[in-house]
Amino acid sequence: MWKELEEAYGFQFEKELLAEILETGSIKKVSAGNRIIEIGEYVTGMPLLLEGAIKILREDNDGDELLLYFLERGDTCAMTLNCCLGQTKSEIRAVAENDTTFIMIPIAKMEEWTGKYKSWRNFVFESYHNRLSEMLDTIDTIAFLKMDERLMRYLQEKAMVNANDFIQSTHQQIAYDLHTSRVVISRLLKKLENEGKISLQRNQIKLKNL
DNA sequence: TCATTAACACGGG
DNA sequence: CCCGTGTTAATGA
Repeated sequence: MWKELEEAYGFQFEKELLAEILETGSIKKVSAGNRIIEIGEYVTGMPLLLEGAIKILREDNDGDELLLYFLERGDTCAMTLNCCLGQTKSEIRAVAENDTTFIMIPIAKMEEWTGKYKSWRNFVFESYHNRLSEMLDTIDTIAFLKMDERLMRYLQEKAMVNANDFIQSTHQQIAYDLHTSRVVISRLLKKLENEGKISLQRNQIKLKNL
């Protein structure tokens, strides 16, 4: 596991910190589609993503979802950083986008390392910064782009985090992530197919020239 | 004009 | 048969 940790975080953390992470953290594996944290649950630790991708979702009053952003290797969840500031319940839902591996760090250690390691402080600040940027991107997309452009962005992101141009997903699942109806997704996907940008099969979309 | 909702037919597993 | 898909008609913002 040392090798994976070093590959993902070695360029920014010193050896002693990596060793401490390995010593105090617990390795977790979550397979595709499973929940990692639910809205309202207490956050007990901070995940450092080693392998795979996680999608972060928000939920409205009716229980409808909206995709906020994806986390990839080397990322952490900004929500858990809030724990250090007294807020302990999760405001978001995290679902494994594909098979993921991460290390859970106890909250107490986070605080200790903030004083002990400069690289850790930088990492925490940078994570906040990155997540905020991604969130602003998402807000821009929702506020200023039409659904067809949102869909294209979604497909591109999804292909990127999975490192695969074949997207394994139903129209309904996409509709949930983008908070719209399946009719719209089906229609827009058909349009993209006619434009030669994708090709459609059951449960699968192949990206061509997006 | 475009999204949503309901409804229906088609077809593959 | 069940589920995912493609389409249409009615309604509303």
